[in-house]
Amino acid sequence: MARAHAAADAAADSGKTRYHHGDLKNALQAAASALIAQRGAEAVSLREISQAAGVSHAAAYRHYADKQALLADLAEAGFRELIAINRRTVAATAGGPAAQLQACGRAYVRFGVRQPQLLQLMFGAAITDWQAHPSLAGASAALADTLSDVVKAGQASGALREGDVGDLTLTAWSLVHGLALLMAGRRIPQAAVDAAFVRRASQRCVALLIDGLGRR
Amino acid sequence: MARAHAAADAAADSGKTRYHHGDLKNALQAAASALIAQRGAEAVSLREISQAAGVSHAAAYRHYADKQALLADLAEAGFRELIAINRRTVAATAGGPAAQLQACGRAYVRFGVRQPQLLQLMFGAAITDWQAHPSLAGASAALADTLSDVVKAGQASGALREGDVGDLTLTAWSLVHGLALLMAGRRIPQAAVDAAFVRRASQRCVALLIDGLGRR
DNA sequence: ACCTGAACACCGTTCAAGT
DNA sequence: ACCTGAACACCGTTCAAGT
Repeated sequence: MARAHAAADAAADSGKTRYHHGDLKNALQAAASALIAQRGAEAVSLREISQAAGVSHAAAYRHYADKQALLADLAEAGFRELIAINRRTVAATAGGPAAQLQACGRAYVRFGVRQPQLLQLMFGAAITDWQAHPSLAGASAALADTLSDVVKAGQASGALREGDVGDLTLTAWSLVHGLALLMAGRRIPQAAVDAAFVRRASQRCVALLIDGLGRR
Repeated sequence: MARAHAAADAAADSGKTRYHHGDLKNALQAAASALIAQRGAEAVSLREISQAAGVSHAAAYRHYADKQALLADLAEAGFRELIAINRRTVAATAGGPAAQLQACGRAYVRFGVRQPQLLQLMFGAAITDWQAHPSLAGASAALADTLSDVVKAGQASGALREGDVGDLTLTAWSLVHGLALLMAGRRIPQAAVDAAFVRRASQRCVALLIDGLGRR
């Protein structure tokens, strides 16, 4: 943000388009992010991202090894955003760990529904070789850790049952992840996926997870 | 199958490559299915699918309107396969509806882990316009119905709690769907995703869903 | 009726050359 | 140090022409 602002100032100072962009990496990220949000990562070409950023089609290669590297950068930012949302949600939610788990689940689903193409980029098959992007893998693992922390806090408080943290975390993560993807991808037959439905469905699903589907 | 066999016989009868393939549509499906299983739908071109099927790069357009139509056909076959697996699993599982739910969940995850690229094709963003492929949307809805039937049977038997069938189904579907995608995409940090882990994790996650994450 | 080959407008990537 | 323009090998799609 700060760098982008500085670059804009510099452009205003010079009063004309410069041969050197000055902050092309951020401009590419912004252009790619906007285009992908509209049409999805598969449907956007590096050439039109470059064009949207105001440079030639080859300029991106000064900042990214290839298209995959740009996509990995955006996906990583998505993971970091989702982690930050989770942390903020935990901090902002009163009512104890059970309420926090509820709120985090809902925030996860909301993130996915608001940015479905980003969610697909993060968890889909567009990035073919995760081993080539270790910091992306790191961000993904950090998200798993954040979720695990919420579950641990729930167990420590007595709101959640005892048992292997990994198992509980995987179960909770799978539920909200599946729900987010089904909603983001419009795979749920019955309903219009508006804000009210997202709130209601994520609330009910997480409540069912905590209480259990089995007979009482 | 019958048509493919007949075509093979015809080829054997003639003893040479014919100008008219005879069963090109099935050959394209088979070639595409194999290539996509290896490298994913995004990474496979229509030209190499045609080449693998032994025809020119334009021949596919006699049988499919475009690449999207071929992908939609394969995704639809995937949905029908998953529906059939579900039905067979229900029929083959003794021990009542709770055991059936367990078995179906595990079968869903197994399907995803065995054919991760197909699962991505079915639920990812590769097919951009579902409205253009109504029979694909129909197959997807039929899968949801099949899952709903299992939940209904569970409620009728008393194994599952009362409540809105849609809510229970969405919860159970989200869990197994999220688990399948996290495993198929290798997004679970800790573990090697082998057959034993799939069995163990899907068993434990579904058990936790039925019993509930909350304190007993 | 079904398939081929040339053609078109694209795409990712490379690289010498410009500023 | 950073960006451009031409070039290369590809790709999806179309269409006249072949069988």
